[in-house]
Amino acid sequence: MRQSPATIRDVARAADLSVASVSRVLNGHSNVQQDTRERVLIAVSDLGYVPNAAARSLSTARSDAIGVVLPDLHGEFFSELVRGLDKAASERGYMLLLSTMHASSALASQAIAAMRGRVDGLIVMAPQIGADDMGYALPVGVPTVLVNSRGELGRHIMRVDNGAGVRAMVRHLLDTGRKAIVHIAGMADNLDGAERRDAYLAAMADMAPTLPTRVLEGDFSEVAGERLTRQLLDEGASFDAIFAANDMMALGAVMALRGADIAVPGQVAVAGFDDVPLARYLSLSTLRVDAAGVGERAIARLVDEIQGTAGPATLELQVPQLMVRATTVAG
Amino acid sequence: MRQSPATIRDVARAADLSVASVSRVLNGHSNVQQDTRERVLIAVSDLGYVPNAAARSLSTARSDAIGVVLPDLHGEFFSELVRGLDKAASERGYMLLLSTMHASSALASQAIAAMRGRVDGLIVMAPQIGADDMGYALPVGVPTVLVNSRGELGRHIMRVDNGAGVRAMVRHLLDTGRKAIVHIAGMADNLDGAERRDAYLAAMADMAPTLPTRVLEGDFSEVAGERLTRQLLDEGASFDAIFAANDMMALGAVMALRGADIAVPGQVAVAGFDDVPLARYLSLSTLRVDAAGVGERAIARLVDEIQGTAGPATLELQVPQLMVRATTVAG
DNA sequence: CGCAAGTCTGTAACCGGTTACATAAATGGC
DNA sequence: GCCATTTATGTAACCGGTTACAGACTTGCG
Repeated sequence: MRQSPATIRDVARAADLSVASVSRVLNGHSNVQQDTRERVLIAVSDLGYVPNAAARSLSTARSDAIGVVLPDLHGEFFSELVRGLDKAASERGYMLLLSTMHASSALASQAIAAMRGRVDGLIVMAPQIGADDMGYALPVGVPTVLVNSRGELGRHIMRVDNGAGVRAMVRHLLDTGRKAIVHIAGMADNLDGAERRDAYLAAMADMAPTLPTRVLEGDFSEVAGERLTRQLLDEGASFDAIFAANDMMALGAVMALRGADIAVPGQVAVAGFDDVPLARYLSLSTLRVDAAGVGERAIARLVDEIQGTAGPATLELQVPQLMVRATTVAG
Repeated sequence: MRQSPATIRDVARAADLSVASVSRVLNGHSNVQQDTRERVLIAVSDLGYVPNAAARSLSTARSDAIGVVLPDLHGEFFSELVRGLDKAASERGYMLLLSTMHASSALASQAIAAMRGRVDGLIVMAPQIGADDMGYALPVGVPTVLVNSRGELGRHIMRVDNGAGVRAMVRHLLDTGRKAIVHIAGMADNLDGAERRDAYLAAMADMAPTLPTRVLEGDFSEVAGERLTRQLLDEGASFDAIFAANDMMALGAVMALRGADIAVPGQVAVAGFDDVPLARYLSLSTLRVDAAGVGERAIARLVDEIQGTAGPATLELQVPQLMVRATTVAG
């Protein structure tokens, strides 16, 4: 019973015209007579005809779709990013083809290969992949914008300016009198995790060379923040500030401190990174990264590349904004 | 310089074989000799060949992609849903083609039409569209699962059991001694908004026919919750509980009450709906809707339909779970 | 050894669009 | 009224895969 849908030839037959005329009408070409146009439109609506996108993109070598490769959809950062991508893409008439890439670079190139012929360009966010593997995974000749990723020359890269963000927060903590700042880092092989950790060490060496530093390796999860903080307390470490590499770990730290009846920010200040929506509700001091804005700008740049109107590829840094809230300074 | 990528014919030429053999090797058919297989694989890797998905789906009439039409990506409910969809889809070898549909049903059918030929099936979530418009917008012969939407016979529908959820919360509020429960509703034309409002009125009439009822129309946004609550306070209304149609409005209500120095839950209890991650952190009593789980189940059902192994279409209700937290009962 | 069955490979049609080119008709300038 | 130009339409090739069918070559069995 499931009859196959009408094709352009069915429409041509119904309108007693050639497929070329039908195609011209449907694509809004000017060289068609009014009468022809009407007959086509009537036939289209009678048959409920909808052009087949696969056939169209095969012959035009365009798909009006943009591939998005993300490490995982977990967390608010990603959903904000996708929201920005979607907004900018639909404004420009593109759809989004989503693919999550679980960890390994082999799976990454597989995910990217599966998009060949389906998309006009790629947005790739893969902070855990090294520059070499990335170069290997990315297809040649397909416009690509990398987000928060390591990458090779010749591809546009958009990144959060982790160094600037970390420096701003370290300065803020020092300015408010903190003397022993502990950093809870993300995974070491994650680009943002590594950059934030290195920036913390560099900022401390630069601004307060006499103060102690300490880095604990977490994994960006709330439970890691909580566990590592409890570990610090258990070993009786002396510290008056925790600067976590993202908000979720910072929230975990807050929970652990509250559980141990340690005043925040009275005894220990806590800061995060990202400014996820939760951070505002829980008054967490952090660095605001406009994920939706990054997504929108990534699409804008990618569409420019697809249309060949883009300038030279660059490394585009977005400086996060320091958000001082109640976990670092008393209200 | 951007040379066009290799085609199957290039591979055939390089391996000195026919395109049919190359295709057979690539699709893992058994009737190919070992030697042939190796020559193909060598040529593929030499040329960096990747099959063109558009061509493949044109000739096979399959795309291995699932279209997802959502009203908007705002809010945690959607990001959770998309996460569930993505997980289940990638487990089954499908990609997700995302499209947001801003409000009108005309745009909805446009978004759906744009997917014709690109996807093997559709997940449509459009709580603001009436059953008639929905029937008109959906393509015939394309497997479809509707999520939280009005819909016609013959299509599988997955919905949150708003009635059960609302009844559970109303009972909880009454059990804890509340006598004047105000409902802040969502948009009236939104399916969930309407169902929750009606269920509130029905539950009150049923369980506490002598108590007063009141409905204020909001729009699911935090600011609406805040504004309407302030309005209640300004007019000196007497109430001891606010039951909002979603968590964000409930949070807005909490903010407004705090701002007016009214104790929660001491003087006024507040409850939401959805159990977004924020709700847990802010100890909001609410009804848990497992959005990721809904997404996963929707994909599972859709893939069954695509493969023709699905049972008859039904209306599948998911009963939300009552989460009692600190905004309705004192700790 | 001859024939049937089975295995492997190649040719070419097909999926459903777009579009270069050819053709036919209409228009305009002289 | 004739030829050049413009405009509208049709024919058929093409995009890059898959696959039905045919043909060539083995293999097995009587």
